[in-house]
Amino acid sequence: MFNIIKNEALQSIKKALNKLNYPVPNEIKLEIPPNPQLGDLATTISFQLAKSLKKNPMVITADICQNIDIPDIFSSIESKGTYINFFVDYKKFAKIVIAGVNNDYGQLHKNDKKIVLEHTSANPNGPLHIGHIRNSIIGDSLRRTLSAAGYDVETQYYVNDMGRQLAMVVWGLLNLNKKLEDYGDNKKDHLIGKLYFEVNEKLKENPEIEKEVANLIMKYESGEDEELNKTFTDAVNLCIGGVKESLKNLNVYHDEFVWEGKFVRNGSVWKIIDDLKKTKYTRESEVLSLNLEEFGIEKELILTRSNGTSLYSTRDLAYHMEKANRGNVVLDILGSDHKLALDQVAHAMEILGAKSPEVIFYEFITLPEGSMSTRKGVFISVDDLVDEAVSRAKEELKIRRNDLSDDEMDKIAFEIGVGAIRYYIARLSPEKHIVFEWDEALNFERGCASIQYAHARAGKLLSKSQYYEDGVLSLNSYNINDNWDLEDEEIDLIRIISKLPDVVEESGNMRRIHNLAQYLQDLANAFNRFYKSVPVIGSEYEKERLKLVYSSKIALKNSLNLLGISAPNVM
RNA sequence: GGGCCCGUAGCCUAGUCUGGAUAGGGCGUCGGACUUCUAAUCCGAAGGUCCCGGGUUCAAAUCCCGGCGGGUCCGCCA
Repeated sequence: MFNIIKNEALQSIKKALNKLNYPVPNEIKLEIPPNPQLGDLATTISFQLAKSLKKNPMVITADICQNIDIPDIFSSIESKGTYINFFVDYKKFAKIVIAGVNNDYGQLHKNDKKIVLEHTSANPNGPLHIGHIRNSIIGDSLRRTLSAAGYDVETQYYVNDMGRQLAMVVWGLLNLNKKLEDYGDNKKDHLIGKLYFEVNEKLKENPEIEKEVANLIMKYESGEDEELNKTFTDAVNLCIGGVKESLKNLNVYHDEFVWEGKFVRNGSVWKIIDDLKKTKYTRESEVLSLNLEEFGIEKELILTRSNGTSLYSTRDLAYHMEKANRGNVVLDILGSDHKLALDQVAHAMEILGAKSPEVIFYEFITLPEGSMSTRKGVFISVDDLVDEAVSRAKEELKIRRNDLSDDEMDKIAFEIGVGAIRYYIARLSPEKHIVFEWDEALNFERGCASIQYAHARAGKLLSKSQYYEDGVLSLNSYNINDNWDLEDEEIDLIRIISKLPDVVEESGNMRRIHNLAQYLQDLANAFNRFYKSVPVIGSEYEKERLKLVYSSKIALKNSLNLLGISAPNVM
């Protein structure tokens, strides 16, 4: 909605330039001034024009200010040095904003683009650990944000059932003379993780096992041994079942789980290989490989092993082909260690005449003592992280609200704990390396809890009003009084609320979510400041302010939802 | 060795694509505010060689070149 203001400003500048017979640049840059005394928008158009007009920018600024018609939404336009500053008439703008905030606020018009978004896709050889959830949280938040930005989004989890890692798990199931239950009574994904660790230990002692594992891979790829197939798929299902539970706790959802093996079984891997063979890029020696030197990639991409079986990258090509056929945009969330591999995939897709994926790369989360490894059994699982977050949240809650029942307490503690985790990850730009620290991740002063708290406060305040029942404010037909004299805190709040659709649009376009986290903090801060110093119930402008509180609550709730964080009504 | 990413107060970080006013948040520290619609809050303060050195520009955290430090990749692994 802030776009309304930008457009009005742009139109008025263009009109003034035309009136002056000045050239109109393709793009007129608008920026937000550093403080409110300098208005709501500003432009340095004078500098842009100074060269071509051979005039002092100060003179140009003065010219424009003299010839500009002030659009209705602004109270004034002033020149400050070479800047031209626009001041919004908040009495008018407040009406527009409040009228524009409904339950879907932040949801933009549908476009006709479909995005196939793959994220998480952790190997089924153990539970998710805190390294994986950066992928899940970015992916799931993008799913929500892109949907809000108008895309049709389908999310997929790529299940690596054909890799060496799962084959090692299966080797363990067949050769260690143990049942999975012997590893304890934890979730199955955790037990598989323990088994996988033990197989790795065995492999260190006896490298011969490697051959047996390779053999298992070959057999499973051929698909001939029904019993073995079942052992593989059962192991995957057990592990993925546990992974799904962990993801559900974090509010992360996938539409489809796509098994890698499918692309071997349906022959699409071999179709890809045939198609590539018809191009000038493949080279056959003991293996079949793809030469990408002309794209500046030194490393060849190996397509088949010397024993004729396919490799992960080949199957990944088939998978990308399927995704490319399903959507207008293919979006992958991947650790930055996959950069070279994806570069190869992207160019192979180009060679095949299909669209290349867009990729969001993120840097690793490591522990202070070093990187995590399922193989070495060194990691913090997502389940442990959630447990710890929830129990810490409950401790905080006990201090503040000993009047709540145990059930209520558990429910709210869960919402706060998970929110803290998601917010901790979402607030950082993905290219930053994270060193995981418990106290940093699970901070309940400020951070996510203070945002959720702002929402709960808004709800509680509304519930004190006679006009609010069952989450609905019955003031729709009430017209805002022209005399409403807005306090600074109200102006700030209106301005920030108005920006939500613009933030959604930008986040969607950029495929980035961390600006939403900052937006939420700003919104909550503005609301908390308003709450502190502006009385609502019983005030002269009670109805206007109730509407503003209601709008704030919706904006908070909807923005939290974009990051997959729930908005408790009580805290 | 080569490629990619990162470097902004004691700590975490936005801003870098698209150069523009006093570098925006948060944690921590210090000082204030609960008989008031919930203090998981608010108000105030201190704290900055934007890694270093050059260059481009009216203007550089932002663009270019060269360094330094950290991460990561360079498998018939996934």
